[in-house]
Amino acid sequence: MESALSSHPDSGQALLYLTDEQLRQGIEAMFFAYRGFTADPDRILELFGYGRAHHRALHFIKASPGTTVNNLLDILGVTKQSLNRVLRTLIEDGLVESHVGQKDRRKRHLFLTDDGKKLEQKLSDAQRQRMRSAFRAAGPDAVSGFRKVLEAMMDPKLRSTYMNMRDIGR
Amino acid sequence: MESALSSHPDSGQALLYLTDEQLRQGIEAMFFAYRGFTADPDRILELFGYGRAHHRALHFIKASPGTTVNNLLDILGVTKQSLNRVLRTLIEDGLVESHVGQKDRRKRHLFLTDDGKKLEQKLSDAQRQRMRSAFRAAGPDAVSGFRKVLEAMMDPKLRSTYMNMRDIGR
DNA sequence: ATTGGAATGTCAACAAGGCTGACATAAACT
DNA sequence: AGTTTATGTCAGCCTTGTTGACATTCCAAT
Repeated sequence: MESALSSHPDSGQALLYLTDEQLRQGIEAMFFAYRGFTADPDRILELFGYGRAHHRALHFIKASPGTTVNNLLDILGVTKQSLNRVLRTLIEDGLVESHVGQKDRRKRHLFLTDDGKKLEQKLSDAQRQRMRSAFRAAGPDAVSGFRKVLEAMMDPKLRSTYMNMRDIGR
Repeated sequence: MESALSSHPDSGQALLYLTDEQLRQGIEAMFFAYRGFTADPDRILELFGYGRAHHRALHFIKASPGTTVNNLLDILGVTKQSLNRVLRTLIEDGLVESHVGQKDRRKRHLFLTDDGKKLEQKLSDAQRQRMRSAFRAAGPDAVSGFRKVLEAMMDPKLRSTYMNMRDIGR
């Protein structure tokens, strides 16, 4: 499988053969990096008795204020029961508000309250700080490569969701 | 927060300011990409009644045959009880073998059986294929940037673990 | 030789956060 | 009027994480 032709230990960056070994490194890099990626918010969430699921909800409600439950379901890729459990606690705790739609009154539009914004800010500050120092350490070219690879790794449907969010975000 | 000076939609790649908006995109890219990253193995694991925890164990036993339980605990960052539950089922199912150490007979050295290798192969084939096509689509420079950023995002301790695995891997 | 501590395994109990299935309600659409 | 859509909710299950307690084995140092 991953044998033969391993003549020289790849010098520089020009020769990036996609050997199984290269790919394995990429896989492990994703694994370890994701741990770092979630570590800081996780610590904060624990203080509030929340988990990652709450963080994700807060994040995407912040990113798209007024988003509907169904919309969030698509983005998060969980069942409505699972999301509902999380949303219920966030609403009970006064971090999220749910407003009946004006045009379509079946829909609930979700917003962060001031408290919700505060927590979301705390979480994303921590996460952004890690991202920022990683970006700084790696340099601008690396950042664009990072994004390119990640985008290529997404499922097509999520990629277009991501692209849309990315585009309206400016 | 993320306001003002959004004059032009960043042209090219030279101007990579680390605005909150840029960082938010990086965060979401990680989130969506990780979903893609795990999607293929998850589907296979389901067929066998296993979960991601089993995959991780198989992966790192394959990467370091003969590794000890404590070693694995460090890498995976879970409790021994949690890991033990997973290892037990893998051993019972004949995918992993546990051998008492010769020098230090307290330690258990873990190995994949032929069946274990088969499943691990199946899982990593799927995951590598996604990684490969992402790398191909993004190009060699992007790949090196990808790795740089991910490495910078890891916790220092895990980074050195990663670096060691990376170095002995060739 | 005994003792202390390290490495490992195991039991019990619990929690978060996934899942499915079933059912309810309200509103919109046809 | 009947169907579909959007949402909420109840019940129950699974995986995978956690803590705490305890047993065993065995190296290493006194």
